[in-house]
Amino acid sequence: MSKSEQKRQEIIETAEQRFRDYGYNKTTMAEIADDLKMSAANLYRFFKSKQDIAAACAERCMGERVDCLSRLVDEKHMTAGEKLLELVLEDVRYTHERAKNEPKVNELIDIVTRERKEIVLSKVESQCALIAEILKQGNESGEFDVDDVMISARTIYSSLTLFEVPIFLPLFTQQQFEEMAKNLVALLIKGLRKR
Amino acid sequence: MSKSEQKRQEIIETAEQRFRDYGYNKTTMAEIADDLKMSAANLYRFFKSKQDIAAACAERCMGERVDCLSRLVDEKHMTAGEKLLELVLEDVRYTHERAKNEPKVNELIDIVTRERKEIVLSKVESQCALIAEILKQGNESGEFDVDDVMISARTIYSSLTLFEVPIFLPLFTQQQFEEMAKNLVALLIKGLRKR
DNA sequence: TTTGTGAATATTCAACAAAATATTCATTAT
DNA sequence: ATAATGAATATTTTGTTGAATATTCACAAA
Repeated sequence: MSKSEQKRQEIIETAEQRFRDYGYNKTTMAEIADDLKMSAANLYRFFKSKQDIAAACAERCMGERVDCLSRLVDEKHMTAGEKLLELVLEDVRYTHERAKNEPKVNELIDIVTRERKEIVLSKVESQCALIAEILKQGNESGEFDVDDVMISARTIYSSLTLFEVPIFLPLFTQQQFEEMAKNLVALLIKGLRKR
Repeated sequence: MSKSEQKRQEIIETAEQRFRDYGYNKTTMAEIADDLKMSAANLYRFFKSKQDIAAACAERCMGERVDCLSRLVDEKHMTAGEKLLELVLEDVRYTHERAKNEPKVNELIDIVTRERKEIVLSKVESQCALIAEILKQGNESGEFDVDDVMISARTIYSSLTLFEVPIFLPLFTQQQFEEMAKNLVALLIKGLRKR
C-alpha cells in the first residue's frame, strides 16, 4: 500500500470514529485533523471534501458488511432456503442493532443517501448479487427452479424494502419485523421452489 | 346530514382544494375561512385544529381510494391472480400520477404520517383487508392454497413497501416500477398457488 | 517535487428579533 | 341556546446577523 494510500485509510478510520461518537454534523474537519496531528488544509490533499470522507467511510462499512454476508452465502451445510432466510434476518437484525447502538450513524447514512446515490446503488447491487448467488446454488442443488437468477434476485430485494430502510423502524418492534421477514421469506421460497 | 355536518364537509372540500393548489403549509386558516365567507375563529367550532382538517382530508381521500379498489376486488370476470396484479399496478400508477400531478399533496401526506399515525395504520388495515379478500376468493376458486389469509395478506403488503412510499419515487422511472411490481406479483402468486 | 501550513475566503449554522399565523376567548348577533 | 366574530394570546415561520466551519490558496519546509 502506497504511503499516501496508507494515510487515506488513517483519515477514514479517524473520521469514522468521530462520526460514530458525535455524528457527521458535529465533527469538524479541524477535529479530524487534530486527531491526526495535521492541519485541516492538509486533509484536502487526500479528500476533495468532508462529504467525500463520509462516502469513503460508508463504502468501507458496506464492504465489511458484504464480506460478512458472503461468508454466509459460502456456508457448506445450509440449504439455499436457509441461507436466504438467514440473509434477510441478519439484515433485519443489523439494521436494528445499528440504530440502537450507533444512533449517530444514521446521520452518515442520510448524507450518503442524499448526496451520493451511486454508493447506495452499488450497495443494492452487491446485495442483489449475494441473493443471486443463493438462487444459483438453489438451482444447482435442485431446491429451486429459477429462470432468470438476476431478475429474481432484484425482485426479492425489492420486496425487502421495509426491512432495509431505517425510517420504518419506529413502526414495529424488532420482533415484529423478524416475524414479518420470516413470513415473507417463506412465501418467496414457495414461489421459487421446484415442483 | 345535519346542518353542522354539512358545514364540516364544505370546510374539508375547501381546505383540500387549497392544500392541493398551494400545499398544507402555505394555506392559512384565514384563507380557508375567507373562501367560506366566515371568520377563522369560526372554523374552530368545527375542527379542533388545522391538523384535524388535514386529517379529515386525508381520510376522505383514502376512503375514495378504498372504494375504487373495492370495485376491482368485486370484479366478476377476473381471476384472483389477475386482481392481485391489478391492485398492485393500480397502486404504483396512483402513487406516480399523484406525485406528478399533485406534488403539493405530499406535504399533506408528510403531516399525516408524522402526526396522525392512526390514520396511516387504518389505511394499511384497509389495504390488507382488500388483499385478504382477494386471497379468500383465490382459495374458494381453487386457484390459491393459502393457510392464514390475514397473515398472508399482511406479508404481501409488507413486500409492497417500495411501491407505496413516495420517497422512493426518484430512484426509478414509473415503467421500471411497474416492471418490478409485475415480477414481484408473479413470484408471490407462484408461492400462493395450489399445487 | 512532495508534504505541509497559516491565513484568507466561502459557506453553513445558530441565536435572536420581527412578522405571520394558529388558537383562544370575551363579547355580540340571531 | 347556538352561531359567529374581532381582538388577545400563543406558536411557528422568516429574516438577519455574528460565529463556526469548510474550503481554497499562496507560500514554506523537507
